[in-house]
Amino acid sequence: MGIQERKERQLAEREQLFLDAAREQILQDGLLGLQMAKVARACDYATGTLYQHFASKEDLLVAICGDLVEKRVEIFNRLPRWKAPSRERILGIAVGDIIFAHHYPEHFKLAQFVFTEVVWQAASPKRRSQLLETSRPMGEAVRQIIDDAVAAGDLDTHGRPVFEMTLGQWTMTLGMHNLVHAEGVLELYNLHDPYRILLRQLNALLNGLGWQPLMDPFDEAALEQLVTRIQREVFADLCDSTTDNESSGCP
Amino acid sequence: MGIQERKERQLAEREQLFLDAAREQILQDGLLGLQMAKVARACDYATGTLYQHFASKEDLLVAICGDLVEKRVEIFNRLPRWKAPSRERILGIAVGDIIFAHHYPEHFKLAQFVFTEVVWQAASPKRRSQLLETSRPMGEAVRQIIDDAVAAGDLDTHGRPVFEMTLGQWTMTLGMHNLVHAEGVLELYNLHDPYRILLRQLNALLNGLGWQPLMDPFDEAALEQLVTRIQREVFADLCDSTTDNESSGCP
DNA sequence: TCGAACTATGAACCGAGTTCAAAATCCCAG
DNA sequence: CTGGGATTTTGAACTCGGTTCATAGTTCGA
Repeated sequence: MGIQERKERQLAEREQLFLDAAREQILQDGLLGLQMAKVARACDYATGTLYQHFASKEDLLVAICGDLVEKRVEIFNRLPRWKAPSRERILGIAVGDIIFAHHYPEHFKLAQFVFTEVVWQAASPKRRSQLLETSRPMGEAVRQIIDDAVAAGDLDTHGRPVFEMTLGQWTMTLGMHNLVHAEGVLELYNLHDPYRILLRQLNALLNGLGWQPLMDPFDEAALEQLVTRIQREVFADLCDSTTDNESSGCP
Repeated sequence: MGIQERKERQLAEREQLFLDAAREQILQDGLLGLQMAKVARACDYATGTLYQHFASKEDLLVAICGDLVEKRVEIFNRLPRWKAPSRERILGIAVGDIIFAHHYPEHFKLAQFVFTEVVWQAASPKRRSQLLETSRPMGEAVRQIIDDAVAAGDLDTHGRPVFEMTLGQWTMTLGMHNLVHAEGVLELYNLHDPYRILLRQLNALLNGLGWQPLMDPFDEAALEQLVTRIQREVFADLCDSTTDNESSGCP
């Protein structure tokens, strides 16, 4: 069945072509600028062909989101392998996410939009469950880290679901991305370096939840040092060696 | 200038009429179901009249959001007056927000959508700055509480901006609302009582940030007791005395 | 080489947001 | 009271972009 295979491969390739073109367009013209006809045209296909891959514009949006989540998962998957104190590995998730946000600045903006009722409900159930499924490994990676931490005696979950031990991290990150992408809000509240503040808050949360070893949440130098270490040891390839002074990225 | 006044009042009344009708429609048919023509028709006005008040659909959405924020501000404003340990007052913000979310279940869903690039950029600058201005008092109330706490010796901000002492609370709340309104996510991660978990996490965060007096973040009973006290002392009128067993609301 | 099955095309359709010229109403000077 | 200019309301017409589907083109095995 070589023909069948080839057809499927070609179809997948074209789907990726569409996805990339759409992402490019979002990057260029914003979410507002995304138009089905333009995407198809950019790939030298007719509109109808685009609709063979994506049932609707919302479907396309969800698909792009899923495509990006895969890259995010790749980042998450580094953590369980990284041999370090569990607390640092947990914070590593956040650091990885921040690096990810820098590489794909459109992702969280898109994600916020996609999980909006308007887009979500209009997308096909297949795409939706596909997106949820794609993001599942992130949860798995985190679970692994926490299980390790408990096994090593670094953390007592007090009988609570493992997942809860990092849910705050997740929601805080989500919320901070909301703020970062809500135009005008950063200025209104004078948040010059939101991701740095996020790391501080996460560090404090971990303290409050009893993660070991403890670190003073106000010890800026220690946090700085830890973040740098994580970047070097886990995400070196993603961090340009060119001096990027913004602490939000890869300092 | 009695005539001028009357006209302005009538205009304001009609604007509220439109806002309420639109909100009603969102409640009924979801954000997807909101249609300009339907809103106008529901108020027995022509489409054009609606456009005298709101420059676009996005404008209307932002306006509705602002309308709800005013009600939210009313809740925030109770806290600085409430005489209680500062830590409890800070947690009171979260409790108030959760109660608010119960009374206006559409708010956070709407807010998430409104602060999306697609809606935000399409709305008129006037409406946008109006919405931001409306939400400013929330920040003021929080600032007041923290200033009081510092003055009372309950908290050392370590020289950091006052706002940062609760930013984590804000982002965490935002993020949790994102999850609550992202269909499928709660089920995927078995989050049965997201707001209860949120309160736990917030409590832990406050611990980590050094708010006084400390409370064990795993002491469920103590947290329960505190939440109940806040509800009774600050939000009694908003909490139905009818037994609502859902801890997310008014238990 | 042929024709059935499959695929791509893009003009036409459709629906909702938006506009604007005409109609209705309001206000006040005469 | 009344005439007419200013203001407000109306809703049919317009626009624009997502979506469809009859038609044209292509593929593949007999």
